[in-house]
Amino acid sequence: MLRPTINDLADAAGVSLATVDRVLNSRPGVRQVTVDKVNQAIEKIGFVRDPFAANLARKRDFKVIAFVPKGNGQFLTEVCFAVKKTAKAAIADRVDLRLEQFEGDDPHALAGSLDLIAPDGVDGVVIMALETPPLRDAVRRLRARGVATVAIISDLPNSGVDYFIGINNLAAGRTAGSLMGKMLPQGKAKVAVMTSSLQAWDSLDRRLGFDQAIAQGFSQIEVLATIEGHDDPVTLDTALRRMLSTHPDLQGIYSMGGGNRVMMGLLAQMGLIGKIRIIAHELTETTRDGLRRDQLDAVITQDLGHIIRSAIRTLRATRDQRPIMAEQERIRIEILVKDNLD
Amino acid sequence: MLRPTINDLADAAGVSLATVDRVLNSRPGVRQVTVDKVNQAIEKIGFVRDPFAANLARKRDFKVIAFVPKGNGQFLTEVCFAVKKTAKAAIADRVDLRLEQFEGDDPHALAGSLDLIAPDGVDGVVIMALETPPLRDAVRRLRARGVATVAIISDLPNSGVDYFIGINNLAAGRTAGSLMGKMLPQGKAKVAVMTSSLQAWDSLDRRLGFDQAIAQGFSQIEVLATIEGHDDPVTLDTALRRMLSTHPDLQGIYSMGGGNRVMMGLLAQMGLIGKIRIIAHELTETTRDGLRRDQLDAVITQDLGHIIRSAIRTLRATRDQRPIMAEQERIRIEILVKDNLD
DNA sequence: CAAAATTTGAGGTGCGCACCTCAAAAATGA
DNA sequence: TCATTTTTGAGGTGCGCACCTCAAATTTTG
Repeated sequence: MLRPTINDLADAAGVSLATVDRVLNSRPGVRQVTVDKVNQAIEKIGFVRDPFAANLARKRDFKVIAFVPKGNGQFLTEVCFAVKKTAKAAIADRVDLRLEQFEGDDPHALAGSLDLIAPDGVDGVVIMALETPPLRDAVRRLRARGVATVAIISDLPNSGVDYFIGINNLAAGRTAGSLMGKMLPQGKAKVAVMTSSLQAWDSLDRRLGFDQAIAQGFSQIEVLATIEGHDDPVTLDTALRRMLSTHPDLQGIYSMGGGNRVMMGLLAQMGLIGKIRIIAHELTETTRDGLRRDQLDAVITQDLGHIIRSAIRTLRATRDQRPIMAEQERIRIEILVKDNLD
Repeated sequence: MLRPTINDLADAAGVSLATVDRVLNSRPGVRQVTVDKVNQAIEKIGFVRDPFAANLARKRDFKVIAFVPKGNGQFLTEVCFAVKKTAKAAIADRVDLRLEQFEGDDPHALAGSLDLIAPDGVDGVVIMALETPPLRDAVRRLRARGVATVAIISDLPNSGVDYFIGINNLAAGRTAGSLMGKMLPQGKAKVAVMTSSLQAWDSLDRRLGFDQAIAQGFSQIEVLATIEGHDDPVTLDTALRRMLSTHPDLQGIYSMGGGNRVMMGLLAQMGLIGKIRIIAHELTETTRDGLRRDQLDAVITQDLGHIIRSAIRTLRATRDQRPIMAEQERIRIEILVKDNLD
């Protein structure tokens, strides 16, 4: 008996097949004593339910909705692309993955959509969003209805999601920090930090981590105040120009969010490429080009395809009450240079 | 009809279920005309066989043997560990993964084992080995017998394996090279390169890539001849000492293979830690510690767990004649520093 | 043209599980 | 204690597919 089946389990537990089924699928009408008996038998004979057969019998596809904010940033575009691409491949695995975009500015938009989800139509949801009170409550209601939830990219720590799939942004900032430190010459140096907005995603964590790493290992480096571009090219351009004229001896830039195109354009125009070390975040068309053309020294990124696939596996495991393979689901903080791009 | 079944396929092709089955499982006794009819119908209705159901019905687990050379190097230990760990988790997916170690020095040992594999007992094999003529021929015979094969870590380009799962070592060397270049001060500098043996795995490619990157972007840096330790602590220690006394102005070391423990010990003893930039390969206990203690600046590595899982998925897809998800199976050249270790 | 060989069809079984129904048994309450 | 409720068992069906048997239809051969 290499792989015990539910029949073996029924025998071992001394109950009928129907009861085993009731316990395994947490159907009502079983005494606690009996539940325990079955669970003990599960341990004893090492029963693991066959997810293939279960899925086949369930005959319904595993349905997942991925919520991603609307927006025209390159990063969001990449996320949507990854979802769509994964969705296609997932069909073969009996997973029905749908992308749904919401108004990112309106804290109630996503919450409203979540409230509309019926537990008998959807098995799990993937959420990429910043935490707000309405969202937090909506997620809680959703989970109470028995829908599995995972947060991606940015955690929703107080919402009680089942899992968070993404990188630790404090560590990402530290990674950028020590990389920058190692790349700058030993003596005194100034480094600028920029992002679209400190509120955006986890810029705050990244900045914190960056400062930590610099302070711990490279205290001779001075890190300037964060420049916020607020997704407006003109604002960013102006701020960068002012910073560059105030600090003509700038040696490094850490770009935590968007605005890389504008920044790289400006530096190229001022003939500063190659003179300033630049570390950016997220692999997009712009940053990929930047690396290829030696305009960027390194890019810190996370594999979006991996994140989406991992989210789906995690939701499935949650619903099937199976253990998570932590190793496989860990999202790495990737360091990309020109040569390990693809 | 969201997902056509073999019944739908039979209807669409105008043949019986039995014939569809004969074609799908390439059983004999079907005229070419009929085979074509079925294949056309497959295209037409977009039939994809459900691998879950197929596996269930086949009732046999997917059996894979992973061949890894014997040896007491840390890297090999890590590979074996990854195989064993994956094997455990794979049981739930109806995969029976077994590790088999062979005498790495004897070119006929592995070939002999491969020749013993019967196609009706084993579905696929994973091979980590250096290519030799006897091995090449054995792999060809194996494939001719209908067993799917993938090479991992190091390619077997002339053996006709179905796939290679691993990193491009030329690119890995280049990655190390440009990283080293960026970390060294602008002026002239000397860098040493060490490995256990240039024959070993792909040290040659790595060295080539390293030189390429240095020549292209950092021509002021002088790369010294490769030091070979031949897996002997004393040999390595002696060679390193000689090199350090000949080049007291050494600024960097690129360690392509083993011997990191010896090297780091020596540098610590000579008080050179922090004065020489060191880039090593493969995440092991030693290199992990090295990063943590700031004795190593960066480690270039590949995710062994990912490689094994990927190899299995690829073998499965090959046997089931399904497409490979290139994105998911791509093995990244990872750059690890202290802060993105875990 | 008949006999032999080949190709096709019809139908069944079971993989491990989910889900359903109905009756029997056990526990609970009055 | 008997009536009521709760818990359990027995048995069946089907998911999509692999694999098997036997007979019928078709093609090939002499």
